[in-house]
Amino acid sequence: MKQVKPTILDVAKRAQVSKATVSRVLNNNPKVNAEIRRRVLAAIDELGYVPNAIARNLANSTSNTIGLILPDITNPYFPVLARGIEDTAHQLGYTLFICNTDNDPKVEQEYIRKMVQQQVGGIILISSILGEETVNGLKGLQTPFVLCDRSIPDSPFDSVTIDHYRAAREVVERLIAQGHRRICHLAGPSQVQSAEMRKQAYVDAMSEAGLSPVVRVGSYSYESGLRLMNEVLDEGRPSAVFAANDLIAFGAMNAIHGRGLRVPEDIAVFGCDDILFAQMCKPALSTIRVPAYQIGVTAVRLLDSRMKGGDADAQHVILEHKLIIREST
Amino acid sequence: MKQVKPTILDVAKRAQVSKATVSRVLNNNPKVNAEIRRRVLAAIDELGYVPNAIARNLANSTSNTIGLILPDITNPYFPVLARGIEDTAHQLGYTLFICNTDNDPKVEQEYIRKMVQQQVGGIILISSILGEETVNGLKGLQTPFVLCDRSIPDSPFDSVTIDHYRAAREVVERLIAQGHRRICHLAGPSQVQSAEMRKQAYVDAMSEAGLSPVVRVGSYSYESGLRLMNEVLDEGRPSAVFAANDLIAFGAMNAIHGRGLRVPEDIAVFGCDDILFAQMCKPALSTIRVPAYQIGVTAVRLLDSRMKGGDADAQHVILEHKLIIREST
DNA sequence: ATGAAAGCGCTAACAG
DNA sequence: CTGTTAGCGCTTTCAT
Repeated sequence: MKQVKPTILDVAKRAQVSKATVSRVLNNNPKVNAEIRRRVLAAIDELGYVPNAIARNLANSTSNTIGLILPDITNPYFPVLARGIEDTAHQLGYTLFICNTDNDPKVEQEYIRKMVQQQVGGIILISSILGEETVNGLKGLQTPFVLCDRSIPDSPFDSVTIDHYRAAREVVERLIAQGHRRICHLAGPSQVQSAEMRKQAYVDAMSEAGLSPVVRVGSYSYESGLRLMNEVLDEGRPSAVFAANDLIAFGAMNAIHGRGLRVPEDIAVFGCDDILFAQMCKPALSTIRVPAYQIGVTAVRLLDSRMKGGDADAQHVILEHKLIIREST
Repeated sequence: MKQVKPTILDVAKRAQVSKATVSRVLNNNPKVNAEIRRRVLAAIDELGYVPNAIARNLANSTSNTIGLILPDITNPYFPVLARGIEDTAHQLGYTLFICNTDNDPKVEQEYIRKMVQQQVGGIILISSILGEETVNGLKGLQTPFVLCDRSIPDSPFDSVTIDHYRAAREVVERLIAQGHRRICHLAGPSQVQSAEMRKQAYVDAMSEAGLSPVVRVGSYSYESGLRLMNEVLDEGRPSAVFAANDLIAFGAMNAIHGRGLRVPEDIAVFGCDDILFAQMCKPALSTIRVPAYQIGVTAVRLLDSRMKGGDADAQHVILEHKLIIREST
């Protein structure tokens, strides 16, 4: 015989007052008699009453939830970002929904819809591969969006990223300045904006230096790095490799080691993201530090002001990255 | 001039029918005239109407959400687990809330409350450090819980874990069988059940073999492993170390390398969890494979049947672990 | 097969 | 200061 959760009415009866009064003490409305308030509080306690947040939201048509849609929480770059989002969201009173898309546009669309149905107050969309038109079409949903790691210039949505292009260029230029000539690039998925920008930066920097670019496209994974690097090594031996993210870089390093070659003596390796393991592995990985946590914090703040009614033009925040030089170069 | 989201009433008007009818087509009620259905669908489409899931839940007092409360998504063990949960939850039609407690009991309690307020249909609680009484007190909330990585024998809640004790024992016994005599243990937080069981297993196995246990307690982190291992090395040189998780193991390996010692020649290192990097690092880490993804899947399934009204006794599922031997031992 | 009306739990005027 | 009442958006009898 499963008993049901007590409602505000149960509390009201027990405290011999009206629902309105209970609602008032719940919302800390100052104009309630101390004695009454005490009675209500007692009743709440005795009944183990917990207010129903969704009924509340329904009643005053607000929402205290935020949706986070990201590619894959299993990719070590995202947990830190997600943590920045979660911490800030809770701090501002929101509860966070989360879902993984595996960079599948179909799934993304489905989850966006699901979040909207859940009446989230706003959505943080990471590394979407949805086309610009599609994303801009989201405007019709009447739900604020914030894009992370991606920006769409004339879009109605706020965004937070680093300057992927410049960061990547700095890496390649540094490698070139250090004397490297045969530098190859192991790129991420071409539908992902950050991957595409890194690749473009690499190509541009190489071309401008009169060097010929060698790029292999794969996914943002360890396996991809392993496979791509082996392919590269089958055809020659670069003196340096710039991987589109740290996972790829680890794969590359292991492929290199697998051939009996050393990092950085034989081949230098540069990654991107600065995930936890970049500093733990041997040799420690040189990489681009992306302020993932801060991106998360910023995204929520943007969303929050948008939800509070900010009707200003879309903001495109660009956070600072930093080259971290360790043992692999 | 911000327009508001269309409601079921807007759709009804536009399709010249009643709310009830719209509701019916929304719920695929078969007895609606094909022509009418088409009109309604058209109206929905034209208005870009998205049904309000929480109003719906309120109306039939159900919930399509699940809450996940875990220590820290930033710890590489959890994303895989979370992914198992997320995938399964969505598959079963639930949307997932998530929050991090950093193993702080206060925060845990607060988040549990928050989830209950959000009317989640159930909660998956990971590695809680709440006392047994406290956890059992949760029963009063009328919300089903599933515990992961922890079980409370006579608790009213379901649980999914591996046999932490036995797994750890197997490791220690193996090390002993290999001839190691001076084996130390770098433990996790003593309030965390899994950490405590691993420690106990280590102590028992050592004692039974007539060896004296040496344990250092810290947190489940890389830094902790680094620090603890250095302390150990300051006082002598074990021939093997059993770390309570892989992160600690990495810290230990780096501390060992820092002293110019080699793994496994000078000191063997054994971890636990088998996170992604265990196989990527040099030397690759020997560890206990914990079926994290599967734990997540199972947890959601248990919760689902509990939410569907299962009134059976609490189930305590124990999944299989496996020793993975790589280069570090 | 469709509509009218009540109600889910809560808040917010509006009275008193 | 407190109670009454009318919704919020949707589902679900109960009629028709």
